Amino acid sequence: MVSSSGNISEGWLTILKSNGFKLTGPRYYVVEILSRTEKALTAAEIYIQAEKHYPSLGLVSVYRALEKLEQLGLIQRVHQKEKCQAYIAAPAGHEHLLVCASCGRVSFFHGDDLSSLVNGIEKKTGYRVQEHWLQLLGICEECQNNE
Amino acid sequence: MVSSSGNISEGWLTILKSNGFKLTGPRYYVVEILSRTEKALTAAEIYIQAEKHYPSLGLVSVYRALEKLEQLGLIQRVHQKEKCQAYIAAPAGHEHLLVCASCGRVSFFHGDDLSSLVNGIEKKTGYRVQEHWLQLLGICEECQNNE
DNA sequence: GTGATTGCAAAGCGTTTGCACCGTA
DNA sequence: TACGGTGCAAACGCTTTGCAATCAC
Repeated sequence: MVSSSGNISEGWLTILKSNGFKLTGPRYYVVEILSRTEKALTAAEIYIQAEKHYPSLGLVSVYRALEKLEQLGLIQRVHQKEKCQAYIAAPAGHEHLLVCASCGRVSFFHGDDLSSLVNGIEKKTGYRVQEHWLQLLGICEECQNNE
Repeated sequence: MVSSSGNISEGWLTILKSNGFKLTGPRYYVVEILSRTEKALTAAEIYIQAEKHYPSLGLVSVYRALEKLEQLGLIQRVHQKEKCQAYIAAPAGHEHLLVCASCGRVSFFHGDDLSSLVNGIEKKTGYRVQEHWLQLLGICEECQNNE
């Protein structure tokens, strides 16, 4: 089972292996699809795509693969107003999300200098801030051209 | 039905009325609880509290009240890693959230100067940014003292 | 060969809907 | 009085679990 195709997915499959997970068909196709998509996908959406290449696939296996990939930090959820159950490949370092409200595409960027803001908030509120979470919502260049 | 007690909730009840909604027991208690809590609450959590004061309450009415309050912009969801279905009273203007990872308390702050960051991202990515969403996660002063 | 992984079916959970009754305005 | 709102029960959709069969190693 499995012939990897270069790209991110090869690295993911290696990571799965080195963490003691077996390399199976369902996992391969979930990895393959998520490593290529720009749009956050739900379990059901991944299932529909993967099932074309692997007809015996069960939706349950998609859920279980997602669980493992999330544990390994290879994918992450994208929170949106309505739904928060869609996944996208996680970037290498700490990055922020930029979501296109029109086509759903997800990009990443560095939110370089939030530290001064965070320090100010800590002083004002007395909180010890551990984590920050910044997300921009807008329209991507391509969708602007199609308006 | 209903005797309002000052506080935010009075204003909320007025807004409900002026938008053509009837002032009923279930709505009153949902408003009352949400206008006082510092911790984001789910429908079920609100139900448990409200039901003590209004035993005939149905969970369904809590869902329906939340729907209306959200439409009116009086409450908003709080997104967290695990769950995104908890509600808190919405602040007046545009504010950002500060969530205590220990006690779940939610505070707000002004994220004044994100505009330069946002402008930079727009130039770099070609996106037209419509909305930003900043959330800090940390430990509040009180919880730090209890460590 | 062996234990992890799979797919199915069923259970589980949170949320929504249909409907007759009730209560606010 | 009229009609929006309620509570119950049932439907619903998404996710998880139990289990025997299967497959990667």
